[in-house]
Amino acid sequence: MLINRIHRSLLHYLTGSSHLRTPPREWIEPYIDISDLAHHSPRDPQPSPWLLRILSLLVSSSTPEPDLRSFCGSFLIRLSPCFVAAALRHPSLLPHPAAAVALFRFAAAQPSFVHSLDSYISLLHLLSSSPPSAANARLIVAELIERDDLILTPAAAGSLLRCLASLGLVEELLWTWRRMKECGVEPSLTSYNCLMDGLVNSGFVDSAEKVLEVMESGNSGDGVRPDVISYNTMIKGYLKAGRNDKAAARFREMSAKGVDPDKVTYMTLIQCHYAEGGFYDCLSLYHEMEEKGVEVPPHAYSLVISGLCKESRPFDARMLFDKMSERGCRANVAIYTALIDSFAKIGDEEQAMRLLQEMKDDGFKPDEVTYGALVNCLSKAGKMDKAMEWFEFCKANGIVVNSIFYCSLIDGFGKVGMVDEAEGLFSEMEVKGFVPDSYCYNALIDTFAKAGRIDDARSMFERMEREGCDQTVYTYTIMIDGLFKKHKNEDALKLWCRMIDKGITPTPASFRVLSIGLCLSGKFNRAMKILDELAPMGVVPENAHEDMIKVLCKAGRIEHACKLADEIVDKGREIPAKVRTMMINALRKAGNAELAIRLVHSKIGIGYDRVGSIKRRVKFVTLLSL
DNA sequence: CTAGGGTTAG
Repeated sequence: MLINRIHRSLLHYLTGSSHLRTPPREWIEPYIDISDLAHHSPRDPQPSPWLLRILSLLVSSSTPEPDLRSFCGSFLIRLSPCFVAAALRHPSLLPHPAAAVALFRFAAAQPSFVHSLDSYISLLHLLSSSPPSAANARLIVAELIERDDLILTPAAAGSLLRCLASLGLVEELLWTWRRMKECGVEPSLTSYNCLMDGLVNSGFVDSAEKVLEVMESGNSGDGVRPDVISYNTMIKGYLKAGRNDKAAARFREMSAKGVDPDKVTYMTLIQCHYAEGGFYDCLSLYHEMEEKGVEVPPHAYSLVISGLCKESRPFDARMLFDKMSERGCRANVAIYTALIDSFAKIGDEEQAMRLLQEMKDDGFKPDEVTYGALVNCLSKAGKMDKAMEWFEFCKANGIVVNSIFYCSLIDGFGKVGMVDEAEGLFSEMEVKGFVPDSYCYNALIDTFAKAGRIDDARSMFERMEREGCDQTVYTYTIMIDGLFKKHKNEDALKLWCRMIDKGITPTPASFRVLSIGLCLSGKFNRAMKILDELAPMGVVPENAHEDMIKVLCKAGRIEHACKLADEIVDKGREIPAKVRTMMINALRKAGNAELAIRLVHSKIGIGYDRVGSIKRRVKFVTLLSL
């Protein structure tokens, strides 16, 4: 509306049909530099900045075409191809790509208007930058491809390759490549790199590899040999495809070929290792950068410090942080938060608090993530008074608390057995309008279950389902554990089956809870059967047998432990010697040294008896009659 | 108007 008023007034002024000699300043000032008006006429064939600015306002308004039509009509001008190309080249004048498309379309609809190559390229540039819009770009390129009268120049071809590569429009990229040849444009090193990037971005890693091989073989034209960017692009591609070994091989190979890895090479690798939890690899790559004198980008510090924090090595992280600061690299809220979280997680409240103060002194405002981390760690440590103090501090000081705070606190109160407080916080959260997510439900259900209030746990579980809140493997694990503790074995087993039926993949932890529950109720055959069913689902609990035997021994059910051990050996699931060691360790740990020693000095598990004429392994159950 | 990498809490 405002735009319409401004432009109507401007049109009147500019076309001389207004009684106003000059437009009121407040109409125009926010949009254009008034001093421009004095020096330009709207009939000027060269697009002046203010004319472009008005045009951009028009095309970004809600009804661009009629506005544009009246604008052009009032000026008695026709948009010329060079004017449109110039307008499209000014991204600051066209902040919305949709507006650029509108102008492009409007111009094309003018009688006898033909877009220049520059217009296509400028528009594609806009569509490939933030936020990229591959679908729109594809339509524009399709029109470009139809235009066989357009001749690609080296600069235009290069620009086109870059847009198409970053948009991942591979077919269009290959068309450009062919068209370049037709127009006699020799691909440069940059062209090759763009081609590789385009292939990599759309998942054609093998094709990118072939391009790189052509470059290496020297069949790619004069002086075109892979450089550090070629290798970086290839490495990015391998990592994207999960082929980390090939990435590592290229990384080693490039140095051998005289191409030194640079900061982007290292960043690409560090980023990938970070995402996969390979924090040790991040650190060694960082050290390599130091040794080789490669410039360390601020983000590399961020990732390596965060990695050390996640590895529970806050002191090492702190040392690197100091080094970073010495080098003049400014920290940020995320790094401070990671450090505070890490110190708080290892229980070093003093260091955490010191960093919080340093952070403020450094000019950073701790945010809800920072305080959220603090509240979580204090809750995990059972320091509920302090956790609540910080929580109240946030509420009083304009820090937006969220369901994560509530979840941490509910979990903390639950762990120290303060069920009423946990329940109270859950209701407070709801009253304040937060919709509890699965984390919050899990925390409260766990609280109830641990306190033996299984019916309350169950009703929350059902409410969760009713309200469509995502029930995860954690939810089921908590419930199954709680049900076994109340000896509701059948219900627990039913819940396990329901979880499987819902397509929720069990975790080793969830099977641990189930198997322990089943074993303690004497149903280890059932546990073994379920264990067998896990493998096809891709779940392999590492120490399942050991866990089961351990828990049976601990509960003093030696007979059952022996039966289970025999079962495992009879079915050939473990090497007998290993099961023997498991039994010995389990008995020892359960404080039953006497039986453990007896087992050590016997032939049980590894020796054989002759019963009748059949040779039979000495059963673990014979341990009980020794 | 031609290339490559980017974070913190349950």
